Amino acid sequence: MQFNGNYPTLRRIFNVYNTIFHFSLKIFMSDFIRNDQELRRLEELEHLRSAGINPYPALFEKTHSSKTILSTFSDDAPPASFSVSVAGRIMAIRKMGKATFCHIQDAEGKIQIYIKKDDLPEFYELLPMLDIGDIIGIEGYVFRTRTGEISVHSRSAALLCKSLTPIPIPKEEIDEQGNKVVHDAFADKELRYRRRYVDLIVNPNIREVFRKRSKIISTMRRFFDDRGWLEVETPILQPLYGGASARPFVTHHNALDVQLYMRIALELYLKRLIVGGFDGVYEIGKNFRNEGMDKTHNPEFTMMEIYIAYKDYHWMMEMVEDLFSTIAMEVNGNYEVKVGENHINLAPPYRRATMFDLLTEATNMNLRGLSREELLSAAKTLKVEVEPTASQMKILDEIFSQTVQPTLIQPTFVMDFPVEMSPLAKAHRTEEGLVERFELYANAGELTNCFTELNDPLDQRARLEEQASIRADGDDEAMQLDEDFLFSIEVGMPPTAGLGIGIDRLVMLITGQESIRDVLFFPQMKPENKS
RNA sequence: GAUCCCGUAGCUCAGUGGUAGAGCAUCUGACUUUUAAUCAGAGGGCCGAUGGUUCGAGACCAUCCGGGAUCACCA
Repeated sequence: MQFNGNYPTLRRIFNVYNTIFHFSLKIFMSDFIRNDQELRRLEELEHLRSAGINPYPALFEKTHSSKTILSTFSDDAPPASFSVSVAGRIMAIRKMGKATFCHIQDAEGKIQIYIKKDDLPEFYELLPMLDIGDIIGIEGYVFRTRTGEISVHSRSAALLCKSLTPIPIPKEEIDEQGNKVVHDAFADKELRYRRRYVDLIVNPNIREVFRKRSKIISTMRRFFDDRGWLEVETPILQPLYGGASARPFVTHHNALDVQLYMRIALELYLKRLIVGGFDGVYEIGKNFRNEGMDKTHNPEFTMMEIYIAYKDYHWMMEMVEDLFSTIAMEVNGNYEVKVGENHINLAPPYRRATMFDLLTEATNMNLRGLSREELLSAAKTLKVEVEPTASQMKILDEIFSQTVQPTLIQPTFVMDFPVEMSPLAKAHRTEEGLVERFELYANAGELTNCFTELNDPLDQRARLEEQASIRADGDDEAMQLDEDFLFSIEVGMPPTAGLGIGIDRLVMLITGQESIRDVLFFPQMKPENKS
């Protein structure tokens, strides 16, 4: 693990090999070497090996992280009394003749390393073979430099991984006002998404978004588990798709020689489990929809759906308030989040209003019960653009999206949708033509969808048959008729409330990100075509 | 699919028709508490591709390729 070998000869080896090696590398590895810097790093690698150094050792005993060193160090302790062993990626090298400063970066931050030639003559000889991007391990003691930075004074050092390709090197400066200025930032969005690992190295602040993502999900899981609800897994490959209006990805199973679909929703299988006798089940998993991509849509995305027997959508609204405020507090330490210019307060209670009341508020028109033609003329009056061929519900949805939705910055439960928009929701207990459903909006975006679930088997069959006929008329997003699901409802499902949460959008809200791509490690990209 | 913008050194970007540029990175040298380290020097380019206009194109025009943003489609 430690460097050893005959270092005075290293220079000679370097020189002797240089000519031969340079040419042979160029010939044999021309496909892999993209520039002079990579060629040079390959040479360095070979030179290190020929000096008896393993550039990829298996293990390093690390005792401290950069963060613990910085938070534990005390100026009152006796000098050189705080011994540590740290490892990380070299992010900066400042060579000052016979002393060198490096910053290494580990999972929790950066720390400065001080290497003096007198302390480590053999390692010092090798320093020219190391580059920004290499990973090293350092054993030494912690001290504060003359300029005040807590640093590790090396007593021994080892190369842990030689990096063969240069990474972008942003530099940070603290300007006169005390603000951090980043120079040469790695800002090319495409490259950041395609090479997320480089992005994570170079822009470590984005790791924070993903740590929060993880915490949001673990908090949610604990919240549900503490209440005794069961986490389950249901099929992703399905013979029929359903539970939402969307076009699916189609695949094929060779052994059975059948066409299968990637699921577009979790709903229909989770309800079967409520039929099966569980009181509360939830699943967190990927859904796949074969549709467009934009700031709020990725072809695969993470959905949480939960079904609780003997509850309704009123109960679920309180549960959502409880859940979202708990997550905000656990993850951010307060209820307020800032997304763009909007400050959103997630402290309960959230506003509750029916869809048609909100429409009336925004348009001064009563749109309930209007025919397709009447809605079309209302849209015209409101200057809402709709396709001339749009269905009645599509027009209504469009009016809502353009007039109401942009105003829903603070969390708002939008309640009671038309039955035609909700084939799996229970008819409203008092309002004709509506269903017991809510969507929670915040920052002008939909976060959750919930119904009192439809458990009347005859009504459910009629609704899905209606979907099937819409489908037969050419709407390939209408639901398929899933006889096994209908059979399960005929067996009998208790009164149940169901809720879906788009996890990616929740993460966007909680972390203040404005694009779904910034909360996914590897967002879907066009294939990379080199021209 | 539509509109707009972008493509120049490893990275970030200047370059409005006349010899291809800067900072960082890389290489050589100096420097034993530096920190955007500094100082002195060096190498590095099919200017996305093809065609055109011109005495002359990185720049102007056309087409194509790649990418981004907005919209549309879509929760």
